[in-house]
Amino acid sequence: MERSSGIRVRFAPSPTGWLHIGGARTALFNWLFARHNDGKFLLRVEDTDRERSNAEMTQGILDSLRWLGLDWDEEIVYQSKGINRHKAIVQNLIDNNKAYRCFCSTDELKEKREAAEKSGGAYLYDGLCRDLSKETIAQKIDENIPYTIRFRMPEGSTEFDDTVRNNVCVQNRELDDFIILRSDGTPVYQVAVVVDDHDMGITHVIRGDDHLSNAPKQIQIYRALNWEVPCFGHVPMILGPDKKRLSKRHGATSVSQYKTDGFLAEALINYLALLSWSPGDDREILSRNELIDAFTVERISRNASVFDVVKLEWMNAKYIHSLSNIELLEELRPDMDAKALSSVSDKFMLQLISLLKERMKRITDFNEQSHYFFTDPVDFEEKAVKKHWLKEGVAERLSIIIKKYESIENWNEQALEDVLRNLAEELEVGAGKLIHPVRLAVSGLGNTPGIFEVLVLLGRESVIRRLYRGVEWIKSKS
RNA sequence: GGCGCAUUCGUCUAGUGGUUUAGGACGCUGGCCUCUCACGCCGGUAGCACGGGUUCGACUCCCGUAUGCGCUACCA
Repeated sequence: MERSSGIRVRFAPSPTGWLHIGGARTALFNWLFARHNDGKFLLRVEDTDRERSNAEMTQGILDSLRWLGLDWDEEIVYQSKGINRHKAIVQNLIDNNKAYRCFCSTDELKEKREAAEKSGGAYLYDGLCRDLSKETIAQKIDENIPYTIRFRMPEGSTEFDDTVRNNVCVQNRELDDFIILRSDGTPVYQVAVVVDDHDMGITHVIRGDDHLSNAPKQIQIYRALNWEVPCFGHVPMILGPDKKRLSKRHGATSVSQYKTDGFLAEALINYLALLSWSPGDDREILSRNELIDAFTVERISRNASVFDVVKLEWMNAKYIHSLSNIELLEELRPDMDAKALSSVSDKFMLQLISLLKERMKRITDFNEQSHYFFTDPVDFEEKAVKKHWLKEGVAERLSIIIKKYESIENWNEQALEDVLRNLAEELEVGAGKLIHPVRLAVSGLGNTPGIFEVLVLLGRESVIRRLYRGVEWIKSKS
């Protein structure tokens, strides 16, 4: 059943923070691409920045990926474990004259850069150490002068066909003889990615736009090594409402935050898929399988997109509404335990869910909208009090309905509604004149699900008790 | 500053030279439903950044301008 197309992609987060929305979308595109083509979706943790990386972050990223259902193939590759291999490749580059030692000090370079900037020009390495003689090199090494290794950038230009955008072409001059090995002997990102992608057999590099200008440099490394260059596809950034690259400044940006904020993984996936990509028809709600089915890199757009929480919320609501009551109960459970509501029966919860489901946009809405089902209201919404309680004859009408409800035989929706409407007719008032005060009394709120459904679920005892309290409250104010 | 990338309703997008009075969705909004809210349904609102070309014809092709974003580290 499982077959492979030879297509291999990867997601390569660096564990310097939590998985953020942008990273998740990149991961998703890679995942969809792999699954659509029967390829492999690999994971590589780029943990070579030891100062900023830590295992906890790695774990968090993995958890988020799992939560989103972006399952990966094969073993996770940890970039830090490949350092020796990366060093060996750098050595290889030196041996083949594709790279050279540079003895310029950080300070010297800094000065030159600042000078260049001051005179308005762009700074590029001046090539001072590009062609040192063997003797001088040996001598400097002898003198223990620290050095870095620079890539010997060939002349000409580098052109490549990005799968997402048009052809990209840059002058190699702009690429500079960039450093590939630091003076402390550690390889730099550019070589690590190339070596790892090559070793992992990556065929397509799908990553964020911010790497676009890295691509030509990396292509040059591939060529210097005589390695096959993978296909590149650079996906546009996700922006905040101010059109700036999405960051913490814009509020929640981590996937885990969206989880705790009550979003469903399926909804997030669906929404993220529609940022800079579309199936080409008018579908907006697409299941995971429909996404896999429809996904092609060619349909990724070149435009950055603004992350719109409001639309995500709308989509999340759609997904919540499409859940069965039992499924929704499972989603609610973690929160319930936290609120020590686990003693409530599932049967009751299921009934409550069917009342509240249509009104939920986020999982977290449930707690906010259901509290009066667990405890009598103590506060009453001011606006509703003004509108429905502090009016002529309300207490009297409530008292009558209490009597009626106390003597009702079958405590069900139909009976409760009939009694109330009949009473309204008798009193020659609109049914609302009874319904709203009752609602306020039992819930403390101006808005709730259908009142008769609420009354049934609440039960006779609780309803009568709350109605009496309501009447007392009103009388105490007049 | 240099280099690169981009530019369709407020937002996400469809559109690949004539089928378009530019379609859908979110939002906003009018109405229906109705015990309130929500859901649902019906309707409305609003857009091809600008200027030149190319062409019988341009949202679609080319060139400028503007704007935005990204990169420009011994970070990844």
